[in-house]
Amino acid sequence: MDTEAAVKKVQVTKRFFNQPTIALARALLGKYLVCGKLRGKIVETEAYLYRDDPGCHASRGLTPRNAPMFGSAGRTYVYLIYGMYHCLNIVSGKEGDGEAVLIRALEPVEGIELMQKRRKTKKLENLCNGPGKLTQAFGINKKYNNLALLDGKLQIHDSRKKPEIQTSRRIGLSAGKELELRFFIKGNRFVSKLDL
DNA sequence: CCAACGATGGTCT
DNA sequence: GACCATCGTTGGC
Repeated sequence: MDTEAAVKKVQVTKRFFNQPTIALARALLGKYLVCGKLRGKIVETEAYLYRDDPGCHASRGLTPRNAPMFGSAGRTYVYLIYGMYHCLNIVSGKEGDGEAVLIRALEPVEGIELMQKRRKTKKLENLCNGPGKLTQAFGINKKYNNLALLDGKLQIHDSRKKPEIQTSRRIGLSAGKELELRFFIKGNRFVSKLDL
C-alpha cells in the first residue's frame, strides 16, 4: 500500500550519477526510467569504460558523435545503430572520461498501451527487452541526445529494492567482447538474453 | 526451437 | 568503403 504512489515521484539525486561507471551500471538496476507517462524498471545495463575498453565509442578519442560521453555524468548519449535503431546511454564517470552505461532492457510498468502501439505487438516481454526496442517503445530518438536527466523529460526514479544481480559479457560487440561488463536482474523475464 | 541473413543509414578512415 | 553497443523474418530441424 504505502509507497507506490510516493516512490514514483522521487528522482535520484545528482550524487547518484557521480559514482564509478561499473557501480552506476549496477545501481541503475531496479530503478525506473520515466518519460512522460511511460515508465519502466531497468533490468539490464552494460558499462562502457575509457581505459582498456576497445568496445567503448570513446576509446579512440573525441568525435562529433561521442561528444556527449565526455560531458558530465547524468546526461544522455543517444546514437543511431544499424541505420534504424537508437541506443540510450547514461553518461558516467568524471567529466572528460568518456564513459557511459547502456540501458539494455526495461520491464514495462506504465504506459503499456502506447508501448504496444509503437512496437506493434501486445506481448509484454517483447516491448523493451533490448536497447533498440526500449527506445522505440519510449519514443527516444536523437532529440533526446545530450540531455540532463534531472528535471528533464527523461528521468530516473528511485527504488529502495536491491535486486539480485547477475553479470555476463556484453552483447553484440566485436572489440572488447571478452569483458564482463553486462549486468542484469537475475531471472527477470524482460532481460534481452538470459543465456551466456 | 534456433541459426542465418537482410534492412538501412550515420559515422569514421 | 567498411563498420556497426540491433531487430524481425525466414527456413531449417
